[in-house]
Amino acid sequence: MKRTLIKEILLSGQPGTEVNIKGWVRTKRGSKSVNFIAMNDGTCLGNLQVVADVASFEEETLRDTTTGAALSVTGKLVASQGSGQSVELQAENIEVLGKADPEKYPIQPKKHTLEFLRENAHLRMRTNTFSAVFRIRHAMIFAVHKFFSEKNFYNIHTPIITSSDAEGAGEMFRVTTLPFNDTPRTEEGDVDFTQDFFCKSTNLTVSGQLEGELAAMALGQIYTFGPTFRAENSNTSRHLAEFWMIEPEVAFADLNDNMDLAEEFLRYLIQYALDNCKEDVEFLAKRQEEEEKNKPKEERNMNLIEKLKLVADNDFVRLTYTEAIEILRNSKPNKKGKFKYPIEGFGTDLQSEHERYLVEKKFQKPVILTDYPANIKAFYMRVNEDGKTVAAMDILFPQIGEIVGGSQREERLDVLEAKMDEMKIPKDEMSWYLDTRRFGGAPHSGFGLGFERLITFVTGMGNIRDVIPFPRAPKTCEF
RNA sequence: UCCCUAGUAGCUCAGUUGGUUAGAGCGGCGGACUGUUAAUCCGUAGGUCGUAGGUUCAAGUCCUACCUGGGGAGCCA
Repeated sequence: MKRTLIKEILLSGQPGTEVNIKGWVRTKRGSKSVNFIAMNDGTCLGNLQVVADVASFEEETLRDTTTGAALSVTGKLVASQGSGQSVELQAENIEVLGKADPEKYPIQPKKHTLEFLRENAHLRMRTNTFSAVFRIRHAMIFAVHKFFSEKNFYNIHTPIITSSDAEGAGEMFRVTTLPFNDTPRTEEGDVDFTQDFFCKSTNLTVSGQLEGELAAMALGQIYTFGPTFRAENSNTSRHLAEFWMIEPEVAFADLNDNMDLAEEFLRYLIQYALDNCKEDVEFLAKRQEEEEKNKPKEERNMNLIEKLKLVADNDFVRLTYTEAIEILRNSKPNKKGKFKYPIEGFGTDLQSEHERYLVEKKFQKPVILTDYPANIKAFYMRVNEDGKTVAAMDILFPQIGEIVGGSQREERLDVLEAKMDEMKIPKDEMSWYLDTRRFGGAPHSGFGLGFERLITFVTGMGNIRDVIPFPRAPKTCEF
């Protein structure tokens, strides 16, 4: 008999229908004559209640239907006598596909801490919280492609192994097949990479942007959506060593076009989650509300759904770095000496506390900061007419900080080359990149969106390691 | 990497100014119960107190180092 998804049964199952379901036991309750088995198959948050009359089954079968066991159940849908559900499955046949030793199975029918579940990441998707998170994650992946495809952007797969070490976005993981002991050396004693697999030094990519620019200068509008690797020793709830990044790149677009695109994109994604993941978002909102009760009042966050609507329904605030510095300089916490890093004026990089003040206190919605000082930003960002700022933009979100970083790219060959010299970036190794400026160069812009940071925001999860199935971080590479 | 903080049963925690045999709830197991909703009730088994040193007559408790988790910072997406 063909398997029916529990999602479909809960949505439109009719009493009297004969069905087969396959899934995992969440809990089992029972008395002498009847057992109630809550079954979940991952297709939705809800469980289907299976009713098993004790007399009609082998003792062993019911003994083995413990929390976590995989079952195939055939029977008839009936109107439920209980109040928790409208239909339930009156079991006629139960097959235990896979047992789960109750003394060893770690996921108990009770509340677990996220830390404990993180250590059991291979099983945590069997909980309501994580199944909801990963269903939302899927929906967001789909929405990313839908948004860009409808706007005539092409998805480009940029390389994961790269020989470019000038992406300038942080420490890289080396890729090599050379032996660790007895490493081939040059006469000068350096590692001889000409004997390595690619005949040169290679790493895992930290960004697909530079290759994305090449594609944009041919296909016009492109986006990448791929894995990215940073070997930074970052131990925070906002960083991963392996994460997924979306990087659109648009020819003939300036910084304003870039901001418009980024804002429309983010609001689209959040609205998509509200429209298409209602049940899961509502569950996570309720869950978060429970957590907030344990916090002191001043640290409590806004309700998840209200927060998402706020972002989806309102324009982002846009202001320049210079304006932001002025606001911060005149802010109460600065005057009262509450900032750990006092605002000294133009040229200082903004710290988390400053970003939080702007987003969470001053404006209470997302903020786009533009036109940063050139010396604190990357070489490829376009120099403004003032000569000291660049056409960069960062989008700051409440609670998670920087979610998007982007810029108009420097398309003027001479300016770009001078900048690379200044920042000691090897031009000869980057001639493929400079070719886009040599041959048919044009103004263009793009940005990077950290996918997991978006998911953190949409799900309300506090730790980025809880929105990627198998997190990689310093000292953490399980499974 | 830096600062703060925690580590006691499978899980979540309590354990007083250092003092006899380390406790609870949940989960597990056994039993009771004609329909439960993380069922309820009765009973029961689980511990090298993160690791290694040290102080002391005596350490779960105090000190040092290390390991691991959490919060914050830096770096960034």
